[in-house]
Amino acid sequence: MEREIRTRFAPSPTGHLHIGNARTAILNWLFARHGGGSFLVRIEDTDQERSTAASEEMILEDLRWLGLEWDEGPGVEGPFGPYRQSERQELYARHIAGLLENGRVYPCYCTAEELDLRRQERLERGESTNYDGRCRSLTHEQKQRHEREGRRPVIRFRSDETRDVAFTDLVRGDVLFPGSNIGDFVIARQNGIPMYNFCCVVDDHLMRITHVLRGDDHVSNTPRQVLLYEAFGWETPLFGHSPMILGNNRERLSKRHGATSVSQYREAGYLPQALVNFLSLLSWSSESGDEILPPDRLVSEFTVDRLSKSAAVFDTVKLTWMNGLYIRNLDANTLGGLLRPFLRSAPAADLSVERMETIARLLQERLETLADIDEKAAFLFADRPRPESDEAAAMLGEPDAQRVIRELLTISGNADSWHAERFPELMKQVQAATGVKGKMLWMPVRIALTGMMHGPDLASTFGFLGRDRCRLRLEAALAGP
RNA sequence: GUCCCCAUCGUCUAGCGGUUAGGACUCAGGAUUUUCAUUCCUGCAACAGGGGUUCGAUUCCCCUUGGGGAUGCCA
Repeated sequence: MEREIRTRFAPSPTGHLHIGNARTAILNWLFARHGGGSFLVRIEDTDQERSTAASEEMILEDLRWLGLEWDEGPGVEGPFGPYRQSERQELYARHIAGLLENGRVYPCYCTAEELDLRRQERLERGESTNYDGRCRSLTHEQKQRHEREGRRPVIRFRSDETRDVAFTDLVRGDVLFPGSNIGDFVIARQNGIPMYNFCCVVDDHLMRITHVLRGDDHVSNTPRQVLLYEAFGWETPLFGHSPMILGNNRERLSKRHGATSVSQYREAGYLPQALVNFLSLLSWSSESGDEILPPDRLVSEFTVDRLSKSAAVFDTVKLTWMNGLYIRNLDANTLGGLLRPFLRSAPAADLSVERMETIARLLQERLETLADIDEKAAFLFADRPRPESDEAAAMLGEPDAQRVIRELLTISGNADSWHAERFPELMKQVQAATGVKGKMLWMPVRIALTGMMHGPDLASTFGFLGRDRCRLRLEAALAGP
């Protein structure tokens, strides 16, 4: 019988939401939405040293920003909560007790130092680095002695070296791990708090997770988890391991490769839809062959069987291109609103909804990120844009250029309208009066008005600047440098 | 060391025994445009190597090489 699909994203709150983890979240979200199931978020904060509430909030905020709303999780209580592992300790304790009782796990009193030493020796002898099993069959008396010495045990899983573990992976097919390689892994620390592999199994089962989609780096954890499911007598969920995201040197994406957290991209002016679209295309492709896929298309077209098995390099150049495309596809009003917080250099008067919309329309097709706006729009607000180069200054100094500007100043002096639509007509009159045309007609005006030889549509710029600013700039250009 | 996995243009990818190996980004050239940008067109560029299997391998199998991951009282 088909169960309702339930997936989860289980971040550990030890920093920002990493790009790689965001992709995992997207995969789980897409899979659940595609199948009409539920997407949950579970906070894996069993590492007390590193977990912080602040980073939990940052991660949740980034997920919300990406548009990955969850059906159960922090802030959205459901029937299988709590959704924070630190709040589920009694649950874990109960399950460990059960395993302790039937001997599937045992206390191990070896200290980290002893373990380290012995592992080193075994490595040098060319032996397996697994736990050597010293505490496997301690007598009651031996345990007592250790306790009296003040040792606190960790809890280890008793695994069978002779039993290989197999599971079927949704993306890589049948995977087999030799039992000799699994070893007696730790399921609970000295302080009693259970570890990832254990909590993950208990929670996924109790939360009725049907599909576990996660990064490649978890494949070798999977056999341990499968063993745990077996020990509990539980059915395993289906596992699917997506390939890693690599940096340009083909190593696992890390800080060394520049921006690696979702928040950094948000701050750099990337659109969530573009980021989600781009990340979805890493190790996955739509059967349609299309690449520009807004969230709704991603949801309807996503299937795990189109996930590839090989890792993908995170290419910010293509991401940036895609972001520019999404920016160009925005309507000017929306874009204006998104742009406002990035526009540091503009006077307050130009930040109104109407003005922002105009600015957006003016510069929309030359923005790759929202953050580009500050630099691209700067010329609009400068008191008197200086010519950007000697070449521009020289051109402005040409006799014809001066005539053009003087004529425009004269003609526009009586102009009643300073709207962009009036501009072409004004320029036609200037051309008629001066006999100058082509580049020598337009370029001086462009340089006078913007200081630049390249820029957005002149008529619109003229309209945006308005009477006072235009006249000021034209007069300045006449006066010379 | 041991175990697992991966391998098509520089990058992201399509391909699921027979294709002129397709698309996207980047780059180069061109068209449009008063400039630039946008948009459109064209071009450069790939099956890691070696063995098999097969009438036929990019595709299936093995080995080599290269790369990634795991090997934690992190997740």
